[in-house]
Amino acid sequence: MDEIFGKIGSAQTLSQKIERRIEEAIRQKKLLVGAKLPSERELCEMFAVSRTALREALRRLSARGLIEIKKGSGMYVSELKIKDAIDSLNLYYDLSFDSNLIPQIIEVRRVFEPEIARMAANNRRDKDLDLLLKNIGDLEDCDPDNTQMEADIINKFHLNVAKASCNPIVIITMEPIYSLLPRMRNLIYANVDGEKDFTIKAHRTIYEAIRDKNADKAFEAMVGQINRTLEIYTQYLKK
Amino acid sequence: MDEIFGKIGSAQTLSQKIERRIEEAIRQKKLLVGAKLPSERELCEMFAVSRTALREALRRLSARGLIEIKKGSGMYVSELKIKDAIDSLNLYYDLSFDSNLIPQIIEVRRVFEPEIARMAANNRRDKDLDLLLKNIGDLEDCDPDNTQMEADIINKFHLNVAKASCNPIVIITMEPIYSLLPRMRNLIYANVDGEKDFTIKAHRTIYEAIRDKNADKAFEAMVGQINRTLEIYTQYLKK
DNA sequence: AGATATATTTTGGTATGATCAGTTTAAAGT
DNA sequence: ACTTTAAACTGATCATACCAAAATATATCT
Repeated sequence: MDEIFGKIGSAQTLSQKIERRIEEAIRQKKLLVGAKLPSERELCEMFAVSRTALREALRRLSARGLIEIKKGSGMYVSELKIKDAIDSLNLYYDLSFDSNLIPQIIEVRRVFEPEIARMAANNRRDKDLDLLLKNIGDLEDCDPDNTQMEADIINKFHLNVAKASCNPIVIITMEPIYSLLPRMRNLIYANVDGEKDFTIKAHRTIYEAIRDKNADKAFEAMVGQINRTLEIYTQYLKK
Repeated sequence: MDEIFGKIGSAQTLSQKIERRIEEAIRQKKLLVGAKLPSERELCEMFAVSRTALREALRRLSARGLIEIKKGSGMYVSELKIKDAIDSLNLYYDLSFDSNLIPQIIEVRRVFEPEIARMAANNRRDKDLDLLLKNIGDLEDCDPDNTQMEADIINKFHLNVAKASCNPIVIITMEPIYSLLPRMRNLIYANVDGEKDFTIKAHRTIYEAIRDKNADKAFEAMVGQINRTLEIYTQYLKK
């Protein structure tokens, strides 16, 4: 119970208080997305603080993606993009990523992705199919020597499957994980003979299952795909 | 290709440039975790900028969790906590939450959580068991009228299961989702007769399965628990 | 000499006031 | 009615001064 004797007297700095106040207003939708905030000078009067303190609060809010500051124009409540949240995760991974995480990432994918494929088969719309099919074409056309692009396309395929699930929570949840894959490949990428062909075939199988709304087949196909990935990574992790 | 004609001349503000510079130094481990930055006055001279500009850069960095600022002491490179990244995701979910998402949240939990329970049964350490057991005790002792605390405890249980999986990716992934559960409950909480008893029994079953490293049983128990939740929500969502 | 209390210095936090540089708005001119 | 131009507004930066917390050095006492 560290909470009991936690600080009472505002260990909080003035600019932090201001930050909270504005943040709360946004969270409680008192300030709607797109709304224009009063100007710095006005806010200073309203809060009865100096411009210094106020501006530092605003800088923090903009750093967190809550507001957008346009010189000469004003400050606006911005729609918090997933990107902001994901950037934050990416930064975290960037600083703490190490090869020990790779098996855990694979484990997560092994467990989650087949179920996502199943959801995709159940919920997909036609336009999701277009994206998947186009992606497979991109992979086929991709220069075999451009491993970076190849990796990107493959990741995009999995992300597209997630999108086809039509469940935004799934998409938001998986996107940060997929963003890690290129890093993994950079670490242990192996240009295994026939790997690309196998991937294309696997993707096609998954695509067809989703197209036919065959949930079980989609599930199984994804299991196969991930297991293959698992094998390759395991093999190269031993080195 | 929006990139082609993108801005060249620093649409970047001075304080943003400073921010990037310091951020890069941290990313490239030129500044190690725990390292003390030069004082504000010193940095001003080094960058040849005013304190204002410098401070705003520092405020942003601290808002993003990259540095920690201690009044009277100095500024230190902080170990970016998962919490910072998760807070960002939480905020996003918080702002984009609406009741239409509830079925999709439940779907995600229905699909993911049983697998997480299985991982927990396979990987749990003894101290994870302590947490789970204590949590069940907390739920038993909890005032039945305090639905808020009850909800918090229940969420904590699921989070603890995720922690017992010993897979940090799972924890990071699920925590933002669990943080939404109290809000769901607030929307449609139903004080169903015997609901609490059922939950306690279910939690205990899950706990025992994890304790005994019985992965399949853990999986099934979690399925039962989530399905029950699903039922209740479905029932009350119709109203 | 060692421990304690006190004073000084260092460091971040806040407040003002002035100036610069984009944007927007309103006025002037055609 | 439209274009052009000037003014007003807004955020960005700078310089200075002073406050408050923390760390360090100094003095004091035992």
